[in-house]
Amino acid sequence: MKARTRKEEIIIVASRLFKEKGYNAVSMRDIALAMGIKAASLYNHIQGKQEILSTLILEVAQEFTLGMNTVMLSTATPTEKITSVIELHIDITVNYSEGLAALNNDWMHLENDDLSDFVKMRENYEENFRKIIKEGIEKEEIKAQHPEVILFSILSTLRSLYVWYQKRGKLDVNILKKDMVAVLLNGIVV
Amino acid sequence: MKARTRKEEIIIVASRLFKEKGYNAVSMRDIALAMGIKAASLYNHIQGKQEILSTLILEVAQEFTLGMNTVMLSTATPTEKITSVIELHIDITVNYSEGLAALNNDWMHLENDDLSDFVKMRENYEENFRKIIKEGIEKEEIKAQHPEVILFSILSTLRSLYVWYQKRGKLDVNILKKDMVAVLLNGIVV
DNA sequence: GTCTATAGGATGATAGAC
DNA sequence: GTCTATCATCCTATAGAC
Repeated sequence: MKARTRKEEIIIVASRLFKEKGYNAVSMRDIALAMGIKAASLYNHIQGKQEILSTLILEVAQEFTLGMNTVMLSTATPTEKITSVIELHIDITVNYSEGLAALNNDWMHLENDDLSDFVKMRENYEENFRKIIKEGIEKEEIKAQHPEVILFSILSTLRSLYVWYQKRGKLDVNILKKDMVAVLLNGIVV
Repeated sequence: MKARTRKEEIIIVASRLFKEKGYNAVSMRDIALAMGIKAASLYNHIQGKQEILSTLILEVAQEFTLGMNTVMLSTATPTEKITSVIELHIDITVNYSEGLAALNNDWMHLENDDLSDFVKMRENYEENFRKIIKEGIEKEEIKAQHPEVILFSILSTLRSLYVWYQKRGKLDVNILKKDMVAVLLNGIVV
């Protein structure tokens, strides 16, 4: 994500700070300092601190919604769909690492419509994932474990990926996809 | 965790608020309001806001360290050790749900020795878990996947458990343990 | 153990000059 | 597009009365 406008530049700088300390611990002065300008100057490009947060989070949320919709419209088997969702998460992690941090940790600081829009999108996403898993169990591709345990276990691994991806000197994306799919689908025991 | 002193009561009330909004978004006035007293009165029982956070986080961190040490000293097989660690996480999740939220999301707001103590404990914990997985691969109990992918995948599922455990009308702990071990060790594909 | 009052500083945001 | 100056509000924490 390259900054093409001053507004985008602010959002990128802010997202890096949010990732380190969280939305509430980062002040407009902090963001301005990181850009080499004064806090008041930020308001020539953005309406306020809230706008930074909502732009950041809703952009990534849209990506998830779009990706999941594509998966749901495909004619793939449930196992293939789960594989696609895992790969979708990895792609978004690689491309929107900072936005993902805000989405995961600071979504509750969204306000009004932004908050309710986000919550709806997230619920929808989870519901689609749940459908895939249940369909997999019905077709006997997926073990008849509690579907919520399966959903939660995969989703929480994928949601945490952004923390870990940068820390471990950036594994090759394709190897990561292969290994992650293997571990999540087939387990770790020989 | 029952409150036996006024100090403990403050920490419990604060931890619930921290879980909802995060450390920085909760003010001393918020905590006082939730207890039906004024903010200034809190300082008769605690030294400051930081003390609430560090007490909360370090208590849970100690539990993890203690539990992991017990596992490491046992003569169990690697697979049995991984099972024990999963059960340890579930037990701590059930007993310290609010403290876990702070540990996961607000540890970076610890200061000085508390921060470095915590980071050391967490690194130690991860290193022990890594040893178990590598031993499992050597003994050919665990698949020869990238050990970091296995470590991350299990650990991030376990770390997110606290979010999910309360939301889903409190599954029976023993069933949860059984299902979680099954999913994490053996995967989901038939 | 709780209160009122207040210190001392940080915060998000605006007005208006350049 | 950035600046200085400033406002109104919130924050953690303390002092001292009851």
